[in-house]
Amino acid sequence: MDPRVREHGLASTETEEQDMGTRKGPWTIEEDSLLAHYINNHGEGHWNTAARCAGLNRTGKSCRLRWLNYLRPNVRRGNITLQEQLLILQLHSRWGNRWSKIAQQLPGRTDNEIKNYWRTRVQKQAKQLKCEVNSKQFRDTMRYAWIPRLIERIQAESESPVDQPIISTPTYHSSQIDIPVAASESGSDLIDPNILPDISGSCTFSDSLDAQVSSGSDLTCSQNPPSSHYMQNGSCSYPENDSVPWGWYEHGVDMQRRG
DNA sequence: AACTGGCTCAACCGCACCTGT
DNA sequence: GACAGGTGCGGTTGAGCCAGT
Repeated sequence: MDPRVREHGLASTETEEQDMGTRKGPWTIEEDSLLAHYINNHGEGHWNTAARCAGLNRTGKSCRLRWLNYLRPNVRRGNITLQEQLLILQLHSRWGNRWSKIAQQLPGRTDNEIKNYWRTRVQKQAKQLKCEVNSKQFRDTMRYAWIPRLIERIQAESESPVDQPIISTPTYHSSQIDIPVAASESGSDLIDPNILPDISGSCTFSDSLDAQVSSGSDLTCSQNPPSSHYMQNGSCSYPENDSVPWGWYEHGVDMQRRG
C-alpha cells in the first residue's frame, strides 16, 4: 500500500501537533512535496537548514530519514528478492548489524528496510529455532542450510523460463561484490568467497549438515518453519521428508498480499 | 460481520561520531 | 581541549493491514 494513503488519513490531526512545536508522526503529501522540492533545488545534506527553509515543522533528522527511506529517487520498495536475501545473509554474516553498510551493497534498498527484513524474517526464524540470532548455532544453520538452499532456489528459478520476476532485478555491482542475477553453472558461484570464505572450503561439515538438513530448511519457509524439536545437540537438523514448503517468502505470491 | 492476533514498515529515540568554533 | 550543533546509525515502537476464526 502506498504509505501516503495511510498517512493522508492521519493528516487531519496535524494541526494540534503543529501548535505544540515540531511535528512528529507520518508525513503528509504536502510535507513530502516541500522536502522533495527543496532537496531537488539545493541537494542533500544540511537537514536542519532544509527543514527550516523548506517550511517544514520537522527536525532535520526526520527530514533526512524521510528523504533517504522514501522520497529519494530510485528507492526500491516491495519484496526483497531471493538474490537480495542471499546477499543480506552473506553480508550480515560478515558485518553483523551494520545495516547501512549492507544497504550500500543493495542499490535502492535502505538500511531501514533491510533492518526490518532481518527482524521480521530472520529473527523470527531464530526465535522459532529457539536459538540466539547471533549464536554460532544459528549462523551455522544460515551458512550451511539456508544459504545453500537459497542458492538452489535462485538457480531453479533462473532455469525455469516462466514465472521468474526476480530475473528482472538489476545485477549488484560493487568493488567487492558482484552477484550475478542469472545463476551460473554452479550455485557456489553465487557466493562471494570474500564474504563467506569458509563456505566453499568447508565441505565436510557442509556436506554432512546438508545431508541432515535435506530440503526445506531456509529462510523462505515461514508458513511452516523448522520447529525447535529439530534442534539436536546444539545444532540444527531437519526431518528427511520435505514437509516444509518453500513458501516462506514466495515472490510474486507474497508480494501480492500488499499489492 | 466482528473480533483477534500476527505481520509489516514508517518513523522516532538515543547514542556515537564528526566538524567547526 | 572543550563545547555545541549537525549528522549517521542501530534499536525500538506503534499504527494499520490482513488472514484466520
